[in-house]
Amino acid sequence: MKSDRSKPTISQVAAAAGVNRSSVSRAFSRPEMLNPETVERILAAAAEIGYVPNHVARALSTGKHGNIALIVPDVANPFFPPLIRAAQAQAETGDLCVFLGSSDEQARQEDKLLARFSSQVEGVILVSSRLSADRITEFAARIPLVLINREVPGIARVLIDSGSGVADAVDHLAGLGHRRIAYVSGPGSSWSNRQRLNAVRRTAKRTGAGMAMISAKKPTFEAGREATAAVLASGATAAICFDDLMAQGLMAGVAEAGRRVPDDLSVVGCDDVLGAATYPALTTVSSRTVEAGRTAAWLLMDMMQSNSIQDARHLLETSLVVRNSTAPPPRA
Amino acid sequence: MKSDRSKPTISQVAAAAGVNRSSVSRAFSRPEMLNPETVERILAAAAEIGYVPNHVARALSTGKHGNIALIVPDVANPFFPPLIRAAQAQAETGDLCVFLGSSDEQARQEDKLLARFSSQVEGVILVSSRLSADRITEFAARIPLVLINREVPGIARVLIDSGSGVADAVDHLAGLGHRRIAYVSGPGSSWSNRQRLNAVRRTAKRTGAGMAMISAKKPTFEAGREATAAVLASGATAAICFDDLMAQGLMAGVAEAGRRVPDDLSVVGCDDVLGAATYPALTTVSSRTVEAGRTAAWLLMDMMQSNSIQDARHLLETSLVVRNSTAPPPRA
DNA sequence: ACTTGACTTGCAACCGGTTGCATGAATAGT
DNA sequence: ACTATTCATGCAACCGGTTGCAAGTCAAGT
Repeated sequence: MKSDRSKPTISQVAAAAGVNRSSVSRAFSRPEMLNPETVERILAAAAEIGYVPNHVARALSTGKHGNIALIVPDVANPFFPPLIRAAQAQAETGDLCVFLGSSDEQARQEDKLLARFSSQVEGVILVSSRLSADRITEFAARIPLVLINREVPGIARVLIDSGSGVADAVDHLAGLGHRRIAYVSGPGSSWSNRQRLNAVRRTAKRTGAGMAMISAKKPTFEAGREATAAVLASGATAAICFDDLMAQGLMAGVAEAGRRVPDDLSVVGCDDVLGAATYPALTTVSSRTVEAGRTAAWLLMDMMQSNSIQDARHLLETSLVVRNSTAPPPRA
Repeated sequence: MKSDRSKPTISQVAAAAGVNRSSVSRAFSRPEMLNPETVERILAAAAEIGYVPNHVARALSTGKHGNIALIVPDVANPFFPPLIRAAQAQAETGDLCVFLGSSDEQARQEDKLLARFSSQVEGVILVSSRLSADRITEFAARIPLVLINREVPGIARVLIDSGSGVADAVDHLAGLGHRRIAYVSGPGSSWSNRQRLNAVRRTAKRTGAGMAMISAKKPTFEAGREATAAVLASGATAAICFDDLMAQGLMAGVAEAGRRVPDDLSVVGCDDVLGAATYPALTTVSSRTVEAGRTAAWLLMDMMQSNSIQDARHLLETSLVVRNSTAPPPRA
């Protein structure tokens, strides 16, 4: 079944309304320039034949298409969706559309997406970019660009500082009376992991609490579950996990072992990607991804308006969200 | 700090290479038409001044911009990311870019996005659309359109038949000895919800089990948790939830109420988006979202090529994944 | 040497709008 | 009545490519 997809153009409307194409254009973009009656007549004619202005053509002559690109390493990672949503909502306020790209954690794919998008958008947000600093600088010279969780000098960036929140977590646990805290580590190569581990180490030392380090290779539910025995054997009464997924795994492992969270073991996660969707609701370090997305979009819009490069550096402090997975240690 | 954002155009390359603009155009789009030496010279000149073809301008004259839109109710819902990723990967094979939109489960927002996208894309995939059948038909007449999990006669659609899996779930529960099963409903307007509800109803009747229907507005963890009291009061010994998130909420609610899953209440989810990441691991109906995304993109690409409307209807069967949240009912 | 056909490249119109400037009409000022 | 303004609209160039057609070149065919 074939269908007729011929879209009505501005010329057809002009002919129907008996005016010049430019008047039709103005009827839509700057109606105050025209006689109200004429506007009405044009709009009526347009409605009659079902005319809808062509965004692409408009973009070609104005140079503004009202689109921005957002590239993340992996849409399926729960860390990103809230960020995406926030950026989208913020963009909406400026009447901008967001084109989303997922790079599968590969620099090559990211580069390709960027090349493809760059002629269709007026600005770009790169989240946890895997590209080289040089390449990023290169792109930033062509098009307004904001980074999230990636630092390249001279490029506008929004950084989430998880160290502060992790330190809060240790303080919180120490305040509850815990004297020995386990850190269930994520990927050793990860910058975030080092940042978090250091924060635990430093703060534990300051509060005089002891610390146990449990290594896990991958930041997954399963890895968290497998770490359970080691955590319970470490003598720690509280555990801080590299991320929420591992914390969730640990909680499942503890339950399987017939122990209870938080009565027997307090558990703290990181990133707050699960919301309160665990039982008991997980105490975690909020990553403020929503603010990151919103701030980045806001920053980008600002850069687009002023057509300038801003060497902005927004640091988002994180904080502890206390829910129900932490409590005073069991009385020995 | 101001920056120079003047993009090199085809004319500049032409001047630099000493050829006509049309030759530059051909060097990029149909190099076999040109003398290889000329192509090389042009490409060199282009690289020299950093020329990148302008997709928008090309789209204007060819009518093909190589973009498709994918609109989902909520990016942050874990059901969608795998689907998005699959669609994106499939689109990539046809050198298409995907523009993602999130409608916040609102028809108005969806309509707005669609209007905005429709002039910049050559095709649209609508996932779990909240729009009226009329509106969908209207859009489909303008632009190739494929639906996922929404049925409108005459429009190409990919349907995940959760009915089959849900029926399996009811059989599974009945087999364990449950005589009264609750269905915790999702959005009333949703096609999937009606499908699941009907499957529960039919299968319960066939197995002679009683059924209780609990209504919730949104498919969220919180909604599931709030439904707990109603479920427990309904006299049901097992509950099938509209989706995994609600099931997770229900499990949390049950635990809060001091009861246990599956000892006091068996819980079944739908969609299998959480993997085994709950405790107890959730028995759920697996949804083949990856296939749905891939198939929809494939179908759309086919429609775009043939410029035809296809009244295709792909049905994807689902199946039950039994984990640990279901067990025989407590002995009364 | 002359025609023919293949191969390269240039010319110019076109895609669907936008916009600076000019024109003409209506209104106001004196 | 006559010029100065303002207002509404048309004209035509332009945004950055694409593409059908024509023109020119060159080598093979006879």
